[in-house]
Amino acid sequence: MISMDYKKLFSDVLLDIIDLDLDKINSEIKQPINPEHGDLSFPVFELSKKQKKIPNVLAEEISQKLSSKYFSFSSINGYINAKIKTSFLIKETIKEAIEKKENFGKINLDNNLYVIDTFNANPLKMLHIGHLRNIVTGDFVHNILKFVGADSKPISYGGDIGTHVVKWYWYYKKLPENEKIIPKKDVSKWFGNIYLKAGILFEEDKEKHKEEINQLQIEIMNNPSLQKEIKYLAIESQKAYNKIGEELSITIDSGFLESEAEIKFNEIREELFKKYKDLFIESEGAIVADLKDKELGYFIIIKNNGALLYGAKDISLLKLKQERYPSLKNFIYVIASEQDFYLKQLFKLFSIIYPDTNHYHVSHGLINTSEGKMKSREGGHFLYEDFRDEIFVNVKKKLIENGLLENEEIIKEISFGVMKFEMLKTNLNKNIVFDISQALDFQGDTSPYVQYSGVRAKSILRKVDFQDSFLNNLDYNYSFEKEEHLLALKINDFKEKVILAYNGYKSHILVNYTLELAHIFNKFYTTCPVLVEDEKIKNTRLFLIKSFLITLENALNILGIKIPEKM
RNA sequence: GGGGUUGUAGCAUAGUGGAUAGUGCAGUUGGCUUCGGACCAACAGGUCGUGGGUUCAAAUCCCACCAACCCCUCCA
Repeated sequence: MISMDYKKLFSDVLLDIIDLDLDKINSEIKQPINPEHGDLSFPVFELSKKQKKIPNVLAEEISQKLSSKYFSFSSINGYINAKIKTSFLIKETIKEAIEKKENFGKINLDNNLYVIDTFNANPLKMLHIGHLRNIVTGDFVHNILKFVGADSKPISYGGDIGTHVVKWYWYYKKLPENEKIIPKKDVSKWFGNIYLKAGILFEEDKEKHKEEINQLQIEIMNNPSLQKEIKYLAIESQKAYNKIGEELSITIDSGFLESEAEIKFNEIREELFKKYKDLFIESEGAIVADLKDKELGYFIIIKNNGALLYGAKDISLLKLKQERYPSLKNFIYVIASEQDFYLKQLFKLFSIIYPDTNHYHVSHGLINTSEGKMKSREGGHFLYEDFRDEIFVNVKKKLIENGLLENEEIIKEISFGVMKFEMLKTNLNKNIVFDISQALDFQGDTSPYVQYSGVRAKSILRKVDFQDSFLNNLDYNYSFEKEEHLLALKINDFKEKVILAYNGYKSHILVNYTLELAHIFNKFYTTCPVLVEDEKIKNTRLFLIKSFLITLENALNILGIKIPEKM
C-alpha cells in the first residue's frame, strides 16, 4: 500500500487556490513547533509581498477558501494552518504500521554495495571510550544503509605493526612470568593496561627508554621467534576486540591487518610508481604524492628511511578490499575528525589512481573528559571495560531497587543501550565532553527512558488477547484525546526522519526522534487509559500502542538498541 | 602563517530562513486505592560568542573579529 503523504495532500489543496508552483509550495510547508497551531503550516509572507496585501488578512482570506475532507484549516499571524482530521490520521497510521511491521519506515533509496571502515582499534594497544564512538557510529551507518536498501560490509582494520607494538612488547617483556599470562576475561583491558603502563614508564626517562625501544626493534627484526611471539599476541589482542564487538552486537563482516596491507603495497609499488611517474615524486629522500593542489600540498607515503606510512598502506588496502569484495566501488570511512585533512588528501589521490571508486568520510568528533583528551598517546584514559562495568553495576542496582530479579539478558540490553545511546545522541561534528555521572543518570533524555516507554507498551499488549484481524472492524468515531492525535502524527514522522538520518549518516536525528516518540507516548499513557470498558476505544488504542511499538523497535534497531521485556 | 570544526540558560543538547528559540540534568512545587513512578504536570532560568550586512522575516545566509579544539612534508 502507498503510505499517506500529508504534506502532499495539503499542497494539492493549496495549489488550487494559490498562484505558486507545487515545488515552491511544498518547500514552504513546515510543521509548526506549537501543536496548538496545527499539524502543517504554510507562511504567506512572500505571497503577501507579491500581492501587496497584509499577511494576516491574506492568510485568513485563503484559509476561508480552502476545503478538504482530510483537513480543517485556520489562520493566524500570517500562517495558514492545517490540522489533519484525527479519525483519518489514526486510521491510516495504524493500517500502515500494522501491515508493514518491521518494514514500516523502510524506503528504497540506495542499491549500492559499500565497505565501511570502522572499529579502528590497534591490537596491542587499548580500547577506550573514544573507540566506542567510532565502533557504534560505524554500526549505525551499516544499519541505516541496510534500512534504505543498500548492501554494506563493515570491516575492521587494525595496526598490528609499528612503534606502538614495540613499545607494548618492551613493557611486557619486563613483567614477571606469572603476569605474562593472558587472563580469561577482560582480555582487551589486560592488553590495554600493559600499553598504558608502558606509556607511564616511558615518560619517566624518555631518552633512555627511546634508545631501549629502538634496540628492541632491531632485535625483533633479526629474530623470527620474537616475531612469532608478537604475532601471536597481536592475534590474541585482535580476538579480544572481536569479542567486544560480539558483546555489543556490532556487525563486522571481516578484518584486515596493517601487516597485510604492507605486504600488498610492496607487491604493487613498482608498477604503481611506473604508471604514475608525475604523481609520485621524491622529496628530501621521502616519496610523496604531488597532489597538484596548493591547498592539499604534498602527501607523504614513504619515509626517507624507507618505512611505509599510512598513505601507502591505504593505497594497497583498497586493493585488498576489492579482492575480497569483487565489484566494490563505494567506500565509507568512519574515522575521527582529526584525520579530516589526511582523508581529503587520500581521496584526492584515489581520484587519480582509482578514478572509478567513490569515497565518503563519516567524520566524528572526539571524546573529551574534564581531565583532557581521550587519546591513545596520552594518559588519562577511560577503558571500554571500565565504562561498561560501571554501567552494569548501576543498572543492576536499579533493577533490584525496582523489585525485579537479576536478569543477565535485561542488564545487558539496558547497559549496552545506554552506551550506544550516549555515543549516538550528539551531532557527529561535535566533540563529546564525557561525564560518567551523566551517563549513569537514567532519567530524562536517556536510553532507559526510551526503553521504558517500550516496556510499558509491551506490558499492556501482554495483558490482552487481540489479533491483527480486528483491524478491519475498528471504529474511529469517538472523542479523541489530543495525545492520540499527536502520537499518530509522531509515528508518521518516522519515514521522514529515516531519510534525514541517511543523508550524512546523522545518528542524532534518529536518537532525538526516539526521545520525542517516547515522550509523546508517555503523555498518551497518562491521559489515555487503554484497558477501558468501551470496546471500540480500547481496540483502537491497542492498535495505536502496537503501531507505536513497531515504530520504536524499528528506530531503535537502526541504533542497535533493544527493548527489554521488563525493566 | 594556512586550513577545518565548534560556540545556544549553571551544565549538557536540538533547531540551518518563518510564529513566544525546543528538550534533558541540576533548582522550586504538585500528582501513586491508577494499564509499571526509570513516569506525568507546573514554576523559574536565554545579549543564540561579538560587531556589521542581506531579507517582509536571521540562532540559521554573507563579511569581519574573538575564544576553544583539531590538522598542515617523514605520528598512527
